Amino acid sequence: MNAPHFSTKQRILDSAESLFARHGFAGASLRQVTASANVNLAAVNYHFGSKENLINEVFRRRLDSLNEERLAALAEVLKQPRFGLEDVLGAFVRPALALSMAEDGGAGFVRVLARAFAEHNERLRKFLHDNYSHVLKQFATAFAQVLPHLDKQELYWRLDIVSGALTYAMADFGVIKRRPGMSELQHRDLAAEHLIKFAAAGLRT
Amino acid sequence: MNAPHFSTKQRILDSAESLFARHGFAGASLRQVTASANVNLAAVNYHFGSKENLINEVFRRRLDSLNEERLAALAEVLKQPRFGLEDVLGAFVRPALALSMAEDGGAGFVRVLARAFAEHNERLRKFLHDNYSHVLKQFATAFAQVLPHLDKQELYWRLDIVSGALTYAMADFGVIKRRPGMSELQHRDLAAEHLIKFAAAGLRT
DNA sequence: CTAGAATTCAAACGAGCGTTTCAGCCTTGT
DNA sequence: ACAAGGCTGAAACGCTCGTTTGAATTCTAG
Repeated sequence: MNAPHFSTKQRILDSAESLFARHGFAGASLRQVTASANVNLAAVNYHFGSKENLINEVFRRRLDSLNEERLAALAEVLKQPRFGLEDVLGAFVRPALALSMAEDGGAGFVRVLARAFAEHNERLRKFLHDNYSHVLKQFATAFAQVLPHLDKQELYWRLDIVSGALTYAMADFGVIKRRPGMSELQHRDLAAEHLIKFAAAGLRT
Repeated sequence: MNAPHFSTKQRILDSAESLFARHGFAGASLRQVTASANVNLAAVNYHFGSKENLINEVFRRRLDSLNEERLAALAEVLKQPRFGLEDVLGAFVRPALALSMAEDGGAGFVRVLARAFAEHNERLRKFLHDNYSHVLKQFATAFAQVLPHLDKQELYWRLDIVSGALTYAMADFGVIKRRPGMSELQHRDLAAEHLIKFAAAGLRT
């Protein structure tokens, strides 16, 4: 199913990502994953140690770069003398939207991400917090600047809800085919505009 | 765990709903469900036939009344000589929000619902379509009236995304405790206002 | 070329899964 | 009081799960 010249680890990660997106973490078995990757069953435990570790690596592989891009975009926004809610939201949404429309398995990963949000999995939330809390923190600070009327408590749960709803929406966007006669970039920008408006309405009062 | 004077069927449904919300459909086993319900393992297959049927019944029990309320609310809206997007959205959101903040397991069920949306489970989507497509259809008609500039295709996938994002947001709302000094009703109305604004931004262009 | 490490492989492990069975228990109606 | 049918109980079915094992193979350095 996968080209044989990619490494075993990479093929396992690709297959796992795709199967987790379709069947969930509990629903996709290591036997399905290794069969789809054309790899021996034991390879997962050899290369990753356990299924739980494999799940974490599926996240790490994409989130490392995604969060770098988000922080870079946020840094650009913060450089401007005047910026608003929509700018901060853009720094959060656009990199993820690009991923969800990428040629490779990016769309599958965003669906995995949406699942993880919906699951409220404790173990997974800890992993995300341990590895990427600095990103959330920087965005929370920026949001607090552009939403000064919200107290910290209120801001935090609104961000939680909005980021979940956004992730869900982006997971769906990946599936939707763009209208004919519209370039990939136009379609993405239009989607970003909608999502940002969508999220802004949820954050402002 | 459950009061013994409730019927076996009801206790199974309650426990299943709660465990499906926490661990997913594949993640929660019938042994966990029956143990939490203080019921024999075989009772599930006796009363429901299979795990799949049990899942369907968990949905049916809540969705029958929820969708009735939604349709009743929509009928009220349609009676008015002039109504807008926010009115239609209100008919969709308010009954679900009431459920997610109900005393009984309603909050758990909305989390189950959010999971089901995120999973894109084919079997489940078929069940929902078979049993409740008339509700979606009536709402789609009403939405088409207040959003005449969107063609049918565009409207349908936007409704899909918005309803998913709304369900996700409502699942989270159920967990959030209201600010002190605010009545249950006030809190719910405020949440409904936010969600409706949120969704309206995603539907309008 | 060859020793040693890294990787792959087939096979098996115990545990947990959904489901089935059937004996026994209640609860009805007569 | 008693038969019948609805329901519960303990046990077992075959199957799939994640993981482990140890031998076979491939890769890599000296």
